Amino acid sequence: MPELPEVETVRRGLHELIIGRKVAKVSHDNPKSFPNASADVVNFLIGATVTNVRRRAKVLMIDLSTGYTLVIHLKMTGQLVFRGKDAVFGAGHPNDSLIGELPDRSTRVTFEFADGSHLYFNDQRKFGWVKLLPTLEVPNIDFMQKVGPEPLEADFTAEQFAERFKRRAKTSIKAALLDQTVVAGVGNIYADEALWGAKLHPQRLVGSVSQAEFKKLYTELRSVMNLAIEKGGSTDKNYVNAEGKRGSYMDFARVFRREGQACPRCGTTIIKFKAAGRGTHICPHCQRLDV
DNA sequence: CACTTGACCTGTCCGC
DNA sequence: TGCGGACAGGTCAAGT
Repeated sequence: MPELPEVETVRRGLHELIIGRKVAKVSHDNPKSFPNASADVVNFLIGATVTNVRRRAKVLMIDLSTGYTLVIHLKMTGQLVFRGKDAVFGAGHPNDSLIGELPDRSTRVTFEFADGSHLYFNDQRKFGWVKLLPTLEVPNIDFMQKVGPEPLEADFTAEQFAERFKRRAKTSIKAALLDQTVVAGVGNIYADEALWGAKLHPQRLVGSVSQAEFKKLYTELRSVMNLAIEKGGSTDKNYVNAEGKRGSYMDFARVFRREGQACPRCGTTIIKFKAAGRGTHICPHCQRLDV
């Protein structure tokens, strides 16, 4: 599920909602969701106050006053939802949360704060995880060492973007875009959207993409991700923000999940097929393999 | 090394 | 209605 814009939306929500709150209790139902949650480790959490909420690529980091950080990956179906004390949800209740009463059957980890509020880590497919690490060690973990630059950073240039792809000259442009070591945070939705914007066929080999085409792809990727953040991300099924609410980018998508509909640029019918192992959406007129 | 494929899970949808 | 298979926003560990 969540790509850079969704994780950033959750980060912003949590930044507003949980900084300053003190952890009182932690429970988890699935060892894979919180692999190092031994009693000892969980004890490092109790009494700790949240000092910051950060993001790198698709990874969230909740910093604690004790020098530890909760590192969280939502993978496909992870959700982090905050509920205030006495929050009432469910059928008939006037709120626009996509999910009802918590915890529910996909709740994997529950954090209870001293003021009676809760943070729930929900994850239907159990691919996501929470780990507690010393804050100073987070930059040393394998993922952080290998992950590419943040595409939305102000000082990240089109030239740097193009340079990052050189190592993957013989693979498809879509596979390279999805490779987190090339550029951070791109997933299936925004890969398809950016490739449509740049009029690039996803199966074009990286080595065949010109400097001008890379520059266009860079611009399109940044613009689509910025728009997605503005719209609070994409909710197809599972994704919700820190308040349990949906994002609206799908209303603005040009090709993703729009097979059978008209290309907004030329009117040709959008098609779907498999590329780089993923469901892939293109306009067959705008995005040609044989350029 | 670079590259591709299957595995990890649960739930839903589609065709028979 | 039931059942099997394909598929879903992401990584990894294997294999070539």
